Amino acid sequence: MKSFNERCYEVLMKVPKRRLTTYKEIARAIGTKAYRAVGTAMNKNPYSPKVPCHRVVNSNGEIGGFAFGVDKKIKMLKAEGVFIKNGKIADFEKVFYRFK
DNA sequence: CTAATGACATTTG
DNA sequence: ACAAATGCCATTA
Repeated sequence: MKSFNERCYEVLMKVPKRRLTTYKEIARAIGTKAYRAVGTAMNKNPYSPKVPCHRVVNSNGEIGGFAFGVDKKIKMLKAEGVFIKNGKIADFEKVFYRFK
């Protein structure tokens, strides 16, 4: 049986570039309501490039947090073509990736 | 085992 | 609309 964290990484890996997801959505994809714990898992994410932890934001469209600094996170997202407005995602609904 | 902690979310004032 | 309080669940000490 895989650990909670690995499950998070597994689903998060499915998120394509230029797309974003939320902590809650990831939890939902796994089949739990522990979105809080998802954040904890991301913080310790051992698979840095493989798992795009920077593509995870808050449900309200705000950036959220990042282990290496929020500014860094924003930078990376912008580099992928995601526009950010006032520390929030522009057209969040459009780029939001919902798991199936 | 108990307590403390956090990259969250929702409700309330 | 904004800030504070509450609830939440896995992880870690």
